[in-house]
Amino acid sequence: MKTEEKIVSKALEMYNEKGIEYVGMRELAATLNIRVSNITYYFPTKDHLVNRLSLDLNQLNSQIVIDNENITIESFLLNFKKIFQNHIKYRCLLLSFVHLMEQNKMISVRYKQTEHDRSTTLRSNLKTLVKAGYLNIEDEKNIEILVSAIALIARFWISEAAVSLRHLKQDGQIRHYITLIGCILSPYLTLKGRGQLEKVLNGL
Amino acid sequence: MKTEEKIVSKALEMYNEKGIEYVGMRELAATLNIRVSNITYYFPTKDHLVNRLSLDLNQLNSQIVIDNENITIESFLLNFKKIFQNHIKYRCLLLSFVHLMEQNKMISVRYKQTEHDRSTTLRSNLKTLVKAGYLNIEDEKNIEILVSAIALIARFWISEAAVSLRHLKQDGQIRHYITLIGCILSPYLTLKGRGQLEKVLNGL
DNA sequence: ACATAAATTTGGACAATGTCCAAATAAAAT
DNA sequence: ATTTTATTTGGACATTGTCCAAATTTATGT
Repeated sequence: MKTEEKIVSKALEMYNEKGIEYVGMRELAATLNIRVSNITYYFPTKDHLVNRLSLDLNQLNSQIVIDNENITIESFLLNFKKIFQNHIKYRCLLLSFVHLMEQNKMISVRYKQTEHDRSTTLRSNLKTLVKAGYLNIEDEKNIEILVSAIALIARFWISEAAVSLRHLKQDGQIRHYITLIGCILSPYLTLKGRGQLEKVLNGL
Repeated sequence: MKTEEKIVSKALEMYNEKGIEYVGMRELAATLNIRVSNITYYFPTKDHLVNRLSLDLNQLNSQIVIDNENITIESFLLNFKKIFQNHIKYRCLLLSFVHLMEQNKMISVRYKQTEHDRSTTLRSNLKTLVKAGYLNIEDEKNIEILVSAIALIARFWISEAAVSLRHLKQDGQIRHYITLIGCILSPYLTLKGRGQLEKVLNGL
């Protein structure tokens, strides 16, 4: 493995383990048995290194495609499961989310676009679910509320889990928050939708 | 004002402005025109100082009492409004929440108790609202889901607002998340409850 | 009023952090 | 083989939180 890739993968490993802010450049370098300025050669600042991890996560998430036309409650929720699994792989980023937004210009600038895309997709998914007879939402406003609530869960579930659900394993944590999203949708589900929800929750 | 109080109030002001991690002891001392080791005399470590702010917030929140017996949808939501206003006063703490839980032993130990109390209160509030005919929730499981969802919103609303709702003023942000809580309750509201919700949301 | 004790304030040191740069080494190209 | 490019290195810098002995101020007892 080339030096750059060794740095990236070990950084992710150690950041996930101890938190980005608690792993110094010297500690990372020592673990890799290289010198700090060797890291600097590939990543001029720590922000550049963290930004690289963020790009990797984005790339991973972009591989998760959802067919909006043929969406179902099942595929909608299983999609979130995949995203949550990626979140776990890069949990160091999500646990320092607010920090990074304040401090890392590269990440915060890019995130604005990502965030907009996400809520657009989410909104259109929900509307398709309504059209396809899985959801029954008359008021457009309720769609916006659902978008807002689900976006908040998707962004902070892992932070909450790290603080409050540490007794659960990662699978259990994901199950909990997928269930939460399902139950928030629950009041609006049609019979067809409700059946799928049961199925998904049992299959988690 | 005594030195200790000057330190606490200026620290809160600067931490809220720039973020706890971005205000150094030297900068704080310089602003107060005292020396760093003078701060150290009252607060041996920065963690001690931050913990003091956390205690102050706890104290402020504990002044918000809710009469569980005579609770209504209105008092329930207005209660959250008060808590959210306190959150804004001490927003530096909530914006560094995950960080503090990992790093500051004093805060994290105390928080476990607070968290438990909060969800207990929340659960009993919802049950009372059911008994009083504001909510219609047959399945006990749905109460747990609501507790979980509302707790997550209450803990991270200000982080989300800092990233995504910066175009809104503080009042608007609070209104947004109170509305969100209201709308999550909405599917379970009785007619009586629904009327109160409208009233509260209009009056925000 | 004076001497003693306690509380407060100070300056300077420490190790650890991220960043930076000139020089040394290794690899590739001509 | 020589030049050019890519990679790696050691040492410096300013900044951070923390610490401590000494100096100063304030309070207390006689």
